[in-house]
Amino acid sequence: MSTKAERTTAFIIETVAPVFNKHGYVGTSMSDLTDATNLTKGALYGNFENKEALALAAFEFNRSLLLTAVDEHLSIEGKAIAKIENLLDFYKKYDIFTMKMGGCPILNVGIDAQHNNKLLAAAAKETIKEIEGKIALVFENGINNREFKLPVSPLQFSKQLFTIIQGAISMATITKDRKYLLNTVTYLDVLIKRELK
Amino acid sequence: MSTKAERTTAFIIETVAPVFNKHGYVGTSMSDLTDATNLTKGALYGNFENKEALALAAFEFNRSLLLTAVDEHLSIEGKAIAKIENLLDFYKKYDIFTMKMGGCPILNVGIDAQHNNKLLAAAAKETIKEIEGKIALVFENGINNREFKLPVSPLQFSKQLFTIIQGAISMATITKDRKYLLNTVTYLDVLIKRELK
DNA sequence: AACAATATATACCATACAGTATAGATTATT
DNA sequence: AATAATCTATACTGTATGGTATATATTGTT
Repeated sequence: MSTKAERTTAFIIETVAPVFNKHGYVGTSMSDLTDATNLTKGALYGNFENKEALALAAFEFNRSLLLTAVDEHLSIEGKAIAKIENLLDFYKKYDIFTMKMGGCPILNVGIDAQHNNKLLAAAAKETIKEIEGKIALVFENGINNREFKLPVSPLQFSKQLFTIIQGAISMATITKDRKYLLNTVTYLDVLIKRELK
Repeated sequence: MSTKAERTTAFIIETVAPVFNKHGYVGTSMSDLTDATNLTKGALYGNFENKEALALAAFEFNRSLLLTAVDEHLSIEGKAIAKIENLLDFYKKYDIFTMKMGGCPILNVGIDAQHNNKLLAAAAKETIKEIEGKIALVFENGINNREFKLPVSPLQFSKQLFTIIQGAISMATITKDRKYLLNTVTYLDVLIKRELK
């Protein structure tokens, strides 16, 4: 069983994660975090070395939620195409999924940390690679099982796919209009079925 | 001829624009700006009411550079398809174009200002609308001139197109890998020719 | 060239910032 | 239940923040 201290550490991370994700690394102050957690600086600095460590733990938390969801949607029983379609369904409602964490962590942290925090920027980049890899693996299995052929390598196809998804997320985020997600990911459905032969 | 004061105001804006674009609204301090301009706070506050006014002028400057470039690439002589292809060529090298302004202003400001500055967030959103409108107009002319037909409305097609472009920009920015721009926009070339009938 | 108008530099303000030292409270272990 | 270990609250640093008042320098106009 987890100790009290471990539980407060976990509580801090999950409480602080959406705050950092919304307002960014520099945009989040330690007093924002004491407000959100109803804890004092003593508590926060007792559990984390500094603001950066907190921000990293916060991103790690959101990243893990996201990767778990991606894994879940890709690991349903069935053919590769069904798995991909299931993932696309997830991304059609991605705004709802990311609401509790304050938006897409890859996009928010990836852009926000660009010139403000190297570790966070690297973490966002790494997360993209992980997701691309997961998707590529599904395509690879589809090819090996003679389900379809691809016009390019599985990883390249995965990158193109995820780029379009990330475009939909970006546009939906900036314009606050979820139609971008719905329309573009729906178009991806059509596009993929056309490309897979 | 422009007065000295007008020229300093212009100098401040163009000097300050990339700083704001890189580090964001909260991430940029007034002393960052005095450092960049080699001017004092007196000079900055003499020409602008406050930090927000400076940030808005800075975004307006970058936005104008971008919209002008888009206009230029869409207004070459020839058919609608040629204009669109010309725009895609521009976006293939978009990272080079946006280097002097410190990255894509729509993406950077749109994400950074999300929860930190309503005016900036609204300005980014508006800029997307403007570009979508410009592209849609070209498609509309193409249809009216019997060049092609579209599977959806010109504005909807324009939105889908720009969403994919913005995805390429996002990915290239976050991963610092320009291949995303090149590959995805090249794919768009193929895609468009296939959709236009 | 002299003067009024404007623009910039300097010095300063109150406040907010990340971080720390330490005292007090809460756990966990015996 | 007593005690050692750990965690949290309080009070405090020094520094950086956005913004301002005012003196000084630079313009533009006659």
